[in-house]
Amino acid sequence: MMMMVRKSKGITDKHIKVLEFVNEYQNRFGRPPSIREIGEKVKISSTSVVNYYLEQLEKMGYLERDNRVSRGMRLTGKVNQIVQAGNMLRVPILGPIAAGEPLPELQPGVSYMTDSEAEAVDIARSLLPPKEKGDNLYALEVKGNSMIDAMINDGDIVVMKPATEARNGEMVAVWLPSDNEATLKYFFKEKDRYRLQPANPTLKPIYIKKTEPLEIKGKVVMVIRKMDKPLAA
DNA sequence: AGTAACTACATCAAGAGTAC
DNA sequence: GTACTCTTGATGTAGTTACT
Repeated sequence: MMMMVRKSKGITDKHIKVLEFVNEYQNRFGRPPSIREIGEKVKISSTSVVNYYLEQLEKMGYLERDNRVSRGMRLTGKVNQIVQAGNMLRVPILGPIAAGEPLPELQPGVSYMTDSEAEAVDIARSLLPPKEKGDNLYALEVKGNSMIDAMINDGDIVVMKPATEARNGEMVAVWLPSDNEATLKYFFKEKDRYRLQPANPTLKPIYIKKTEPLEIKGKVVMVIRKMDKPLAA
């Protein structure tokens, strides 16, 4: 059985939905929604309960209200901490990717969603490829400088989409059993071999015969670069 | 048992819009 | 302007559910 969190302090799912809807409506129509519109959207059938939530949100400081004024409500700056989540995708960081260490294993069917701040990155959906729904994305933190050939440095976060195959030109995370190494490369299928092309043009590609083992673990959707250190030479 | 968190339903007043 | 209608917000009451 599922049940709501019943702490009288603090914000619940419903509060967040109300805030998200007010924000969305405001952006779309240039004015706040009515209480009934909120109720309809948030699946609350009673205007009094919507009002009840709005009162709580006002007390918590997410909302300002003009009494007795139709649609008299404004979101406060405090809302940004919460409501942006609607346009943001929380991607869990499953672990490190480093040469010589196996990639963290994905568990099929397990939701990757997490509440932990420390182990996830928030990505604006607008930055993702348009068709990407982002359902199964995960992130890996690059350890060491072994990915320099993919123009990725220590501490960068790579956002991955699970995949076992890739099309030419896609950047993939591959596990090379023969070298016992994980690496990020552009993937090309050639006549009887795979070409793993480093992003850095001064480096030579790796060729893998099609008979040799090669495990594609995922496609790189996005790289988040940390700028807190100078670029390695 | 007591209470918070509802749902459902009802009622009222203020404004806005529309018709005459 | 006056009358009527509709929307909206505010308020109240009764009953339900689930947690403490």
